[in-house]
Amino acid sequence: MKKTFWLLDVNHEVKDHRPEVWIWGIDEEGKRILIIDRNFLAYFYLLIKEKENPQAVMERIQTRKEDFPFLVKLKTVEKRFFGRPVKAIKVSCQDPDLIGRYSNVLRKVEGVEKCLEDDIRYSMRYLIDNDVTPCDWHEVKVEETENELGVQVDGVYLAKSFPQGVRRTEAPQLRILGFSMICFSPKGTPKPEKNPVAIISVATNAGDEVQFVAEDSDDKPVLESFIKYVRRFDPDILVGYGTNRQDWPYLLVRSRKLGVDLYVDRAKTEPHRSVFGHVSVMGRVNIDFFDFAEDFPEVKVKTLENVADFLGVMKLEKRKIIEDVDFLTYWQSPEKRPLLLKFSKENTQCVMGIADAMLDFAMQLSNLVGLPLDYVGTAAVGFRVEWFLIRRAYKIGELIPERVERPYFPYVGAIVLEPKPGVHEDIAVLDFKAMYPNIMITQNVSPDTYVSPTEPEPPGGVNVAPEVNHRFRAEPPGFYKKVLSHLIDVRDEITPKLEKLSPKSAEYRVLDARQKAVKVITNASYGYTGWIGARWYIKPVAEATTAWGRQTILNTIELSKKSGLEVVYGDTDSIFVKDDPEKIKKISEEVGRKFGLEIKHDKIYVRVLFTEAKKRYCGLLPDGRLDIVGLEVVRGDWAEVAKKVQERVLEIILKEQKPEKAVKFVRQYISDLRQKTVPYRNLIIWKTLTKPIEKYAVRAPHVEAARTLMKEGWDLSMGDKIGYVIVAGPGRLYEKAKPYVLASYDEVDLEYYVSNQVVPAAARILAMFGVTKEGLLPSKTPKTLLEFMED
DNA sequence: GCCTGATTTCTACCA
DNA sequence: ACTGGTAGAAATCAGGCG
Repeated sequence: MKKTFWLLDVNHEVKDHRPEVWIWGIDEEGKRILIIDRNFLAYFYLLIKEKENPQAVMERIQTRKEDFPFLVKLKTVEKRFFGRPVKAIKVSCQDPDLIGRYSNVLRKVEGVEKCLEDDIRYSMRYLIDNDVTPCDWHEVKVEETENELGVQVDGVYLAKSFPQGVRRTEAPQLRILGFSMICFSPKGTPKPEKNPVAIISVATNAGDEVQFVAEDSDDKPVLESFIKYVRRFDPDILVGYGTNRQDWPYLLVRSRKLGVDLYVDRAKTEPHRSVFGHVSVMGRVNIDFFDFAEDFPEVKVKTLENVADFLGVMKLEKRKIIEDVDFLTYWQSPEKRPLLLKFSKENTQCVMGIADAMLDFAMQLSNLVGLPLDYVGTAAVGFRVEWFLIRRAYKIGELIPERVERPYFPYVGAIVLEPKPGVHEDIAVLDFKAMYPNIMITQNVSPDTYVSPTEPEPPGGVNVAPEVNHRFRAEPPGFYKKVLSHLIDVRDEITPKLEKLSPKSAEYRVLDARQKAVKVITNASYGYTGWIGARWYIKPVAEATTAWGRQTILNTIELSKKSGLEVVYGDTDSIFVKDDPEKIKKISEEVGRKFGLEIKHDKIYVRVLFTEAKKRYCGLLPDGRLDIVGLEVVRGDWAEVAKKVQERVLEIILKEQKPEKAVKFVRQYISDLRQKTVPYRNLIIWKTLTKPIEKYAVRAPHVEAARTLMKEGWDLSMGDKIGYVIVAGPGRLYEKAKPYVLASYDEVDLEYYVSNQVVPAAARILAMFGVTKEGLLPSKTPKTLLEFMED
């Protein structure tokens, strides 16, 4: 019989050296199924030295056959490696778990250059070779079998063929369960060895909401009923926020301590840590939306409530946020405990809302790059690109390079023009559409087309990058050219379809998620080639791409100037010119003709203000919105007071063009600030710990604040954001930084906020109009009657 | 020992 | 663990001064 299924999760098991691929899916009738495939052999390659005879190498291995009892097949194959034809031996092995050991021995055999693809996990190997993609439909011949294992599915099948892709767009009806929990300790970070799980709030996409609450400190029933609930609802997807790093590890330790089996999966195993720091729940997809928070650079402090607020899931102003430090107080007080329960329930509602907003994107990304839905979030951008490339490489017979450690050497990147400081009117922004990807396409820049200086010029000729003189085969099309053209085509096909659809329709959401996923991968592919951790790292590829980029932008500026278009600014792939539609049209056509690259007439600023600094400006759009770039307003490491003031100043300057009014506003704001009318939270400064605390060479305010928190028992590590305020007192700034949760308004050094936050942020803009920092301070003398009347 | 300017460290941004 | 280019604050260093 045949089964059509949508791929949810995959894992592998080895029993008596015999592997099984376990494919968890949903069939057309909505039945949850497990398909077991015992027919796929693990393998890796031995790359043969150029002058060696593969046959001879094979014989050498044969003589030592008894060392490799599970080696089942040796076969010579013709492949490509970085575009060059190579000879290799495909070594097939009965037990995938022995591949590491075998490859370590075989790589030393005479005539072997190196081992390749021995580091591809068996289950991924299965997906790649059979072109099985997660979050997609497939068809497979099967035979139903007994559910001997007692897994929680509607049917278990043995695969009788390898799966084949089936074209179907819509995903099946998935069961989604979201949860969040509340734990606390009298001091610092709660510890699962000591502190109970006070509350677990659960919600499902069937509309249920449940809370499991501890009786005093007895949380065994909490865990038990949570587990029971999960098993009864039987979700396909488990969603949470921060679950990979916090909730799951906590629940694991806690359940072990209480003697509870944390069987929330479909096969009676416990969640376990897997690749990329992800927690795997067998048969289900465990997604931590914290891993997707990076996709929202606008959200500076990536808490659940901030992400939910940003996505419009649950507005912050409608909530009462309870800080971790206050959990215990709320729990202990009979009047306040309901508020904590409400807070926890809302957290889970936020999780569900974020899942609703993000799941389509996560599924599309998983489908595009081919990584299972549960790892794709935890994989960093570089690995997402890499897995996408691995899949594509397989299709064209390219061997996957090994990961190697290499030293870091920087190379020259893009050009940034010196802005013309001041306010300019009617400025058009012209951008190159996907500049780096398109340069790679037009010049055939790719890891497999690079011709090193020692190599002779290939017959088809080469493209030579300016300045750096790296050469790339002009013909035939390289790996990158194929891959990137495909990605750009896919996106270009989606764009017109989106225009015809209602943004609320299911189809729109899926297509929009798809084009976003494609964009992410396209944009990261240049950077990937210059990343020393990349399998396909070739520095000249990255270096040549930026060199062509510089040449392109410089030539475009030349052309503009010749046509009488004044260029006031430019960065990497954009130029800012006086808006002159006819001349712009001419330039665009000329550039398209000459460089084969497309210029987008991106936007027009009614007015734009440049500071003397690069990468920091503010433009007024025709609809009245401000486009604020690089300035304090858009930075996460300035207090809200400074950002609010600067934003208002920009508004007054660009919309009303009244510097004096802006100065008055700043002075008034400062007096208000000194009167303590500004909310405490607007004084918090957030900074990230970018390395382990002991690695810091200097004493910085946020590091000192972090140390204070750690002394109070809080666990902090790399990547955590530290919120602190500056308190009054003598000494260096770092001595005056105090975690905001431990400080009170009365301690705050408001003069610091005046002189080091508000004034510099406002002066950055107003200095252009001859205003000094002193001029921004409220005058000590009382207002004259005239000044009073003017306000 | 104190002041000042130069240099280093650190973070977060832009494309 | 995608890249390089950039600004700006604060800490720290180095040298001059008396």
